Amino acid sequence: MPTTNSSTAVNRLIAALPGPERQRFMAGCEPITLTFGEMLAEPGTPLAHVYFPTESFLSLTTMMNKGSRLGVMLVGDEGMMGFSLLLGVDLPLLHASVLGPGQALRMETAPFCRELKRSAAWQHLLKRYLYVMLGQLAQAAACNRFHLLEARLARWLLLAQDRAHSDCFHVTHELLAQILGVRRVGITKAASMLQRRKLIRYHRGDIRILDRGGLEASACSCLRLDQSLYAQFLESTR
Amino acid sequence: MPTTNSSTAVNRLIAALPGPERQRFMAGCEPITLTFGEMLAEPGTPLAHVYFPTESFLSLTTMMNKGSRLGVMLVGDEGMMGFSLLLGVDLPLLHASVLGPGQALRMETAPFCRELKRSAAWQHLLKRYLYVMLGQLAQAAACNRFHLLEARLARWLLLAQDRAHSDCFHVTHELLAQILGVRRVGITKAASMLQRRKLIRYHRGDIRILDRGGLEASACSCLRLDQSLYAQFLESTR
DNA sequence: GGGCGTCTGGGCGCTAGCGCACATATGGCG
DNA sequence: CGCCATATGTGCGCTAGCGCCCAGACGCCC
Repeated sequence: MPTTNSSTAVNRLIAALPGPERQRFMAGCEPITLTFGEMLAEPGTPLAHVYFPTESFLSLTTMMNKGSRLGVMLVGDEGMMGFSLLLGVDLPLLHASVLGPGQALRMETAPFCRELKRSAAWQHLLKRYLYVMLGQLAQAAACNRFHLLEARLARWLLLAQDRAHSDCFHVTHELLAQILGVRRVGITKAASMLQRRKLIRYHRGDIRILDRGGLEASACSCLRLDQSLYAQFLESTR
Repeated sequence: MPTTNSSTAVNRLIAALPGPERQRFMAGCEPITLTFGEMLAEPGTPLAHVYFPTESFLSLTTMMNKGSRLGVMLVGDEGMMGFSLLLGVDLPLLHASVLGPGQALRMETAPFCRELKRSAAWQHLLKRYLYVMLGQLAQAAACNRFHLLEARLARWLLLAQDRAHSDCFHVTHELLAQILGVRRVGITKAASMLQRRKLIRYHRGDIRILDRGGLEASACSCLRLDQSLYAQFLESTR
């Protein structure tokens, strides 16, 4: 029983559009309910839709030939899936799968590209979004290289909490291991530690954040950097 | 005494422009000689120029608050520095410093943005470039996470060789350590190994590639992926 | 030709995380 | 009620890379 914090389910990118364009855009969107584990994109397969999560959130991951994965970013109501289209390519670079089930808006790629071409506001907004993604991606690369697992886990849990709009969501140790690029046992160890310190509680894949402040203290500084980058370029009024 | 492979020094992005636009663009560029170690960009400082290396090449790095660095990509005659401008932001996300000294073309940001706005060909080309950068960035994140130092070093040396247009260039173990995000001693160990196998030879910062094929065999598969991504989106005729 | 700064090599103890194998708990389902 | 797939906990030996320190080696400059 997730305690939802959000009042109405909107996507913040869409909400940042000026009124008339927002109306028109929304009219072209289709509401859809995403279920846990659903794959929305795979490299090599052309994209059929772009997705704007409202309640749901997605995990974007790379996959090495050897089969090991690495989570690259989370996409919730603050973002969108399908940014390769902003660059005129309909082939996604990353795997996208649903982590938090729930509502999203989606649009077919062709009308989306038309809208994009037509709307200067969309272009401006999504270019900034891409800029922020780039910064976060570079930051994540360094984070994976330098920071200890426990700090990275804490950071990831907070990112997920924000996107789930809830202090509890579903993700097993196994899945977390794939996302953070470590063994499952590594997650078990780090997560037990966080649980022992009463920062989180989990039970068969259901994770609940108990002490956000404490988690923030355990998380690496990358969290702050990500947040401030987003705030600077996507929440300013200009 | 570098044995140069390139006939004439051009930048491949610029070369990909259609004739008339290329002429006009080149006219707005200023040739400049870059010297080793020069800083061309730092996050927080607005960009004054965009750079198109011809003979020279640059290293783009992130810096963590703690001071540890991580090289994110190399930019030579196949690319440009300043892609944040493609997204309408004049604040660079990465540190850019000159690794291979030599000629480059540069243009002030304002005229560059004007050219960009004016030329559909430039837009198309640079969007694809950015797409490839994104893919390589995600790949690099995974590479840093999973691959052993020796393989990563071999890969980096090959990337540098391509951009230096020469089988020998200058970079000390210390600098390599910063770029690959490890201790200097780690580089010494990995490099000695490569030298012992007669793949490279180095002496006080001067590195010479002796056996490119052997290095390729030691390098991780990311090298291939990077190359094929670039080839697919920036060397095709469409 | 003496001195110093830069570059490379090596040793030593330590830790995070790996790979593998196994043990337990738990919820759902027949 | 019993079974089983799923989820979590543990143990053990191992390795890559860390942090620290020092030693040699080379080149350049005075």
